[in-house]
Amino acid sequence: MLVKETTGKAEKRVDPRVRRTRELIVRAFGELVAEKGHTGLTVQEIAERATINRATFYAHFADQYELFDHAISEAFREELRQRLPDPSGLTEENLRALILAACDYLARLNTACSRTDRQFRPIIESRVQGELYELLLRWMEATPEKTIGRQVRPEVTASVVSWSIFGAALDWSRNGAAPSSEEVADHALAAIVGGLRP
Amino acid sequence: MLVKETTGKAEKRVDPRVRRTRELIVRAFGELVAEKGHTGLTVQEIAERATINRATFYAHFADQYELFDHAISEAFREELRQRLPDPSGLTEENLRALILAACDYLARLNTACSRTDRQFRPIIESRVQGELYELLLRWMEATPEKTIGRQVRPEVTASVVSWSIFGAALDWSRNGAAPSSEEVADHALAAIVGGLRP
DNA sequence: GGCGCGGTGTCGGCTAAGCAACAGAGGGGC
DNA sequence: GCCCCTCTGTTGCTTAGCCGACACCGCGCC
Repeated sequence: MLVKETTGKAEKRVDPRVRRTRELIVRAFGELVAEKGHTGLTVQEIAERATINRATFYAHFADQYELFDHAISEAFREELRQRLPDPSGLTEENLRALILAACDYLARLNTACSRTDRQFRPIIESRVQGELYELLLRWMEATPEKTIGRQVRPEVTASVVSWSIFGAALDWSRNGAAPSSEEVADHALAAIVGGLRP
Repeated sequence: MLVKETTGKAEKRVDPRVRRTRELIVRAFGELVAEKGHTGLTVQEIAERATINRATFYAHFADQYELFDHAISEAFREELRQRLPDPSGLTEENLRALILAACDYLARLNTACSRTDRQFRPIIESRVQGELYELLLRWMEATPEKTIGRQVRPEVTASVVSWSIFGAALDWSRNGAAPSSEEVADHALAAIVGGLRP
């Protein structure tokens, strides 16, 4: 089958078998994690539940951890898809929704993730930040006139903003959600948009 | 791919892709029928919902009606699987459960099947009788000492009994379920087991 | 009548999934 | 130590599924 590395930009025509197989794997992974957690989960189990061959698994993912990354990204993207009103555009409403989504997602991790799976938290969190980065970068490319300034590279802007949102949401979720997430979102939004101007 | 006609007896080793594809087709068919009925349903729709290619459909079923037959048989078999205590054996308990299952299944058809789909009722009903026949024949082969007599061919016995059960259940379901299905089952069972001896 | 349109059923060539077998890496048990 | 066991990745070779195209048919339209 040969690993397909067309990570360039096209990826429009995907073989339906490939799409179906990947969905089966991701779904099976989600079910198994919900049932018994990540610890001790084997590739054999995943392949069996997904009704695919174990060798086929390795044609799609290098190992279990790559699948893990992919599943987390997919789940967070789905969360965003349901919450963002306008799918693309660097507006304050979208930024606010982004912060709220990150807060809720990370807060849910605190309650849903069992103690034994805590080791996976860093992986999940880094994926959330990565998705925020990718999304912000796409937004900025779609609306170039709204970037902070011509002298700042969009990649750097996306990095700063994504880490800001991610960090604020993570701190909030760790501190027991002390102020409301709406309040955090408002303040963080003000800081991000307004910058450090006195 | 070549049509696989191993209807003989083996069919133990089935390619997992084949099993999965058939299940996808049957499930898609069930969903679409539940949503919009049989009328006007196209093979294209079924293939699309099942996430398989249209040509693949024809590798598994000659046409839509063969799928229809298969789906009905499968549904009725599933019904039986949930109701029969001992999976095999020609006992009075099993026969009674068989009658009750047929009654319930046909009664549910009366309410679930919409008016526009009434043309398909005969197909469904004949499939129910066919499944009863197959099951009875298997039971008799499993317990040969319990057949009615050596002079009667098991095929004929299975035919008579299956039509008896089917007919009784159909009449009962058509007559508005006048006596309870349990009562019908008891009487039919007595007639079938006891025969016409005065 | 002719014409387009959409669904059907079929076919050859390409591609992804299945399988069996392999070496290798842990991980107990004793 | 050594053995046994399970899981991991990997590799040819086989097989089922996807695609595009085709002829055919029924049906409405004009």
